[in-house]
Amino acid sequence: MLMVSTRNLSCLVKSSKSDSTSDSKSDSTSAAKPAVKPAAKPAASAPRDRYHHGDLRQSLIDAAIALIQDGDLSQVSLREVSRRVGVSHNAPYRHFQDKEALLNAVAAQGFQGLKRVTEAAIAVTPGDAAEQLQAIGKAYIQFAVQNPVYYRVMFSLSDAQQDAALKEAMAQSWGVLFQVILAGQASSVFRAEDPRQMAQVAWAMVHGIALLAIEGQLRVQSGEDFDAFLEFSTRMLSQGLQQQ
Amino acid sequence: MLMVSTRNLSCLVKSSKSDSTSDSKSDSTSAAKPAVKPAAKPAASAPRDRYHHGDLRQSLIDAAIALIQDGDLSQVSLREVSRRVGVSHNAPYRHFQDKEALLNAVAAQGFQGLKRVTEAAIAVTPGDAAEQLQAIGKAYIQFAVQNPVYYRVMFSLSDAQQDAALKEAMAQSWGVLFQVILAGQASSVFRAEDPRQMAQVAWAMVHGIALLAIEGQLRVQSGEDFDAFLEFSTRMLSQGLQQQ
DNA sequence: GTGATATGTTGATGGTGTCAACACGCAATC
DNA sequence: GATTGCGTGTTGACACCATCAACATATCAC
Repeated sequence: MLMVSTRNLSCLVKSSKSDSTSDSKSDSTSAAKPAVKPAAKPAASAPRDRYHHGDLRQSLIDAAIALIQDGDLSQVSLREVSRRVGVSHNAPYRHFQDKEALLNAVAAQGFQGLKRVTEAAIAVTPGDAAEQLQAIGKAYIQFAVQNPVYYRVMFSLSDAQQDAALKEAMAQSWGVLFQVILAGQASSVFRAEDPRQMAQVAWAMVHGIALLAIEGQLRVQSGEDFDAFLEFSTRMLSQGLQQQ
Repeated sequence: MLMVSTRNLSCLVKSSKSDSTSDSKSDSTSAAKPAVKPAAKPAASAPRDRYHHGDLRQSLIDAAIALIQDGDLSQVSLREVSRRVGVSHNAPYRHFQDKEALLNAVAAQGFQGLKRVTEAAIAVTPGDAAEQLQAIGKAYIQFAVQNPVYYRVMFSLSDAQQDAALKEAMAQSWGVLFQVILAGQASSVFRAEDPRQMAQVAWAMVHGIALLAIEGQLRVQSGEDFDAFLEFSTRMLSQGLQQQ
């Protein structure tokens, strides 16, 4: 099975037992930077000598991601995160208002990565808007498959739980898709219907596929199968939006 | 439009503040059974006189749903559920192995409702497979919008968390869609590609839209707008699967 | 150097899931 | 009809959690 190329980033290394879809046959477009920046300096688990940690905020985010990785989102606790970073159970409260705020930060970081990846996909796709849309779709789904932890957190927060920074990050990410839709309509490649609705349909489909893929519910046997499915589904999407 | 008639069931009455999409225009066809059976007898919160509850299992499920309704999935606790039913904090353990098992039961009940609704949609749609697929898509999304609590629980459990009964209920529900795809291919209405992949794409799209709708992220202003979007998106889906 | 302030710690409180031991009442057996 | 077994519900305990308040330490502005 294949691994769609972008490396597993931000120290997400241990593969979970049930990843039926991800795999690692190379794919040429993978030269792009990692989707999400790993923490710069400190190994999250290194015991510190100084009283102050130095970069606790990012370390907490990284530790939370690592925690979710080998387990479940539900078993993330501030205390366990603190333990992993080697800090007292109340230290996180100097950087996050509460547990939800930490998850918001993880999610926001994820959306920034998603934006980066989709923008990169557009940049290397010189064709018309239809081709660019397809490229975005592929990049989007690949991002989810390669960063399942991020992706899960990104969509685990209900509207009421999302803070302003997260909403902004989401809006930025959404903007990438929306601009392509608008461009496609301007050049008469896409139908002239409400661009917002068109974008919503597009987003809904890739989002649904991303979720299925992460959950291992796409019964693709090999990496090639996954690539083929990616091609198939995104082509269908792109065609659906085009003028008939 | 056809409004598959599921009424808001199982005592999900209080509308949450952010339901921008659900519309309650009455619909005449609503004679059909509710999508999910409400608990038969006892008002969940009625203080009981007898030592034994009578139908504690279903009451717990109902209470869990009610709890999620006015709040968040994350704040469901067995203890609070027990409190609402008027029973000790350990009573649930006579009916569910743990908290996850209770959520599994809720989810399974939801999938049974979803199956019923989609089957009903097919039954009242005499057209070809393409029209039936569109009907299923509408019914699916409407189910989600009208039963957001069920829907959220249905997809909140990771593969590893799902028990056998839930997986069976999911498979049954999936089967409805799959059969329509197969029929459409047999009658040369749909493309001759892998039916599983076709079904996955279809499911992914309606699933994505359902999620967006539930989260209130579809910026439709009125019920008519929502109906129009439903029509638009499902038509796109159906057309995408058809022979070119 | 001296505060002021940001950052980290300790301790306490009330909530949670779950286990073990116990209590009740229905139903089948004698 | 009394006895006994077992399903169902209760009480109590434990470990864990989120969060608040009070305190300690390091860093920075002056």
